Amino acid sequence: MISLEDVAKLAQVSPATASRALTRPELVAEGTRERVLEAARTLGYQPNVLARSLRQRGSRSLGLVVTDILNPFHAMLAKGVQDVAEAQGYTVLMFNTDEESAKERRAFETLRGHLPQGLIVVPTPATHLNLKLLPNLPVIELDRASGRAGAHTVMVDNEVGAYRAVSHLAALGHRRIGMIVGRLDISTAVERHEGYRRALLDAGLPYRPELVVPGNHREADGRAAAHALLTLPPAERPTALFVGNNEMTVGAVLAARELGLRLPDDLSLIGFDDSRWAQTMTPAITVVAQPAYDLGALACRTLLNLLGGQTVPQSVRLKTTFIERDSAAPLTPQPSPLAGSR
Amino acid sequence: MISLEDVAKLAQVSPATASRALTRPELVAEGTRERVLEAARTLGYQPNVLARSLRQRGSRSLGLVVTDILNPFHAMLAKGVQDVAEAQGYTVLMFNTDEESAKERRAFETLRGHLPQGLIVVPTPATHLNLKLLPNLPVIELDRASGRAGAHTVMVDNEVGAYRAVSHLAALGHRRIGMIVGRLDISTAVERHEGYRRALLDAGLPYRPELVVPGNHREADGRAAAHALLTLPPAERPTALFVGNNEMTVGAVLAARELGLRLPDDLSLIGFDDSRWAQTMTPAITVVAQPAYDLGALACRTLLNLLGGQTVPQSVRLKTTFIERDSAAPLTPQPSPLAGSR
DNA sequence: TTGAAAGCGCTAACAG
DNA sequence: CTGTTAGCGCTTTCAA
Repeated sequence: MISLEDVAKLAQVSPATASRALTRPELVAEGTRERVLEAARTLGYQPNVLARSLRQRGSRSLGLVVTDILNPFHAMLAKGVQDVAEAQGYTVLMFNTDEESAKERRAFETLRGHLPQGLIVVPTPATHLNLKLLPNLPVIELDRASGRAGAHTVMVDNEVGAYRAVSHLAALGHRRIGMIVGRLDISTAVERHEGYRRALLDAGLPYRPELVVPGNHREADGRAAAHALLTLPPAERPTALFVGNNEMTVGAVLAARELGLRLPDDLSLIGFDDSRWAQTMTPAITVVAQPAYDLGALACRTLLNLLGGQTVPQSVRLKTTFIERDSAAPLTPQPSPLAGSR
Repeated sequence: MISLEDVAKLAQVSPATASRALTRPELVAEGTRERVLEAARTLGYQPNVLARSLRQRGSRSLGLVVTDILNPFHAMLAKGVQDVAEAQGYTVLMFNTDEESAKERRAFETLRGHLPQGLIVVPTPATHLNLKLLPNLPVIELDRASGRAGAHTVMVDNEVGAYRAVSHLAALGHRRIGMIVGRLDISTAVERHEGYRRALLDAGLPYRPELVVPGNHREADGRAAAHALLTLPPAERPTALFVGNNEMTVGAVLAARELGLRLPDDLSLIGFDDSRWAQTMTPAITVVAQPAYDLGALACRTLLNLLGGQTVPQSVRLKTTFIERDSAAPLTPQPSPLAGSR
């Protein structure tokens, strides 16, 4: 390991000067600076981040804690964060909580030891509590809000997106529209549920609690929830389903298939969050798409601005996009002229 | 930040003893140890990893460098690595190279400053070169081999998997079987191509270079390659396609759709690497599946064993699994008894 | 079994 | 503009 001292020696300056030449070149005379840079280059010097961070009481790194790295939505969030962080010379320490508060706690503990400058977190229900482990650390909550007072958040307009989707189903004539919602102790689920509710109201449809089933965001949860809803007695069974996230949408589609229901003829379905899967399956799924990469990138930019002492908006909402594809259709198939004339 | 000194003070011992009590408890008298642990607990002490690593000239962290975190296969590799590392108390510093050697170089440079104990890397063609930045660092090559002499590798049996897939197509009666292969400067592509070649040979089919098109592992590459192959004159057009990775398989399927070719009637297709997408699309894609999670987990275990001074196998190959679904069918559809009797 | 002291590599005060 | 000095928090001799 080549140290700064080695560089200093070769350049015939003190370590302090070498340090300055490398990190704050304007404080050093031109000639000296060049000697140092030259020496660093020939030796292949790479600063020891650990020593620097120890001295400066903080490393040029950021924590990123997501709840499910296998979920393409989260992978995309992470990419957005990483790209921005890297461009600014920050290292990202990424952790995965699997939606478990205990894992989040451990992630925070580990992170603490690394003295990160800031944290971007997709909260779990215990984030509020766990963040006590990291006092005074600038935090951006991504995708969801933990409910901490004064928290900075970067999210999408969940309520509007959900409203749009459910209104669409209502406009297609569906009167029994079910919802597979996430955990109601998570803000996105609450907001999407709120949009669902408002859309029903505006369409003059009753809100029926028995048509709303919560799940824990995974495929298996969506499958179970859909199964429960779709095996209700015919008179009560929903003719359309709005599903609260991408993983559960997969599960819901599989459940429908298992029950022999064809989309969109026997069941209309709209999912929240787009995916390649939704685009390419047959029929392609109508979705409320989220700008995942932008969310991640924006969260990171916001954090870096915050670190830079700039004032940043408390809360940002990015827009969702409604993408109409083939999984939602009118309740009663258009009767052909002949059939209609009987 | 609570330091070890704070703990020591509270426990009325020297920092040295406090350190020992926490990291090598057997060196400390029972009573003292308990006082220290108690003090650490009440203060919520968390060791400063930076200081510790600086002192010990190495941090309890591992580098993980993958080439495309958005690819679910890589996400799964990463999860396998992370889970094992975390269980052993290691922090994973993850980087993404987007298949770009320059990004890999930067990742290595950044990593170096963090003094990781070891590295797990999915190599790019320049890994051989870039690894000079990290001399003496234990390295496991994951999924692909860089070709470095003496490198430790954890991979799948690409050649066998490819052979199996292509033999299957040949057995179905296909005689013009195309391959969309990866970059031939990457070991997986070479090996899968080798399997393709051997399967043709064993089936008594000629190897036709014009039916083999390379791509850079992304969806767009697969699409372009498939388009090129499928627009050949009818007599030359392949009736079956073997695609070298999951992303390119998506592209190939989309290209076929654009050209109005139906799977498997107009074109048989087998992909390498399974995905949810391949499972749920219509028709479901026949694939050579890889144990991605196990690959990652095994790579990490191997690295940790290596760090622990154990002797580990130079090279490990995990088995692929051939999963027959609906995208590959006999060349000529089974004639019905009637049609066959003319 | 415990403590004193040194030092990992770096940077920030403070002189000069 | 540059060098000297000190110290970030921890672990590890060495000595008691």
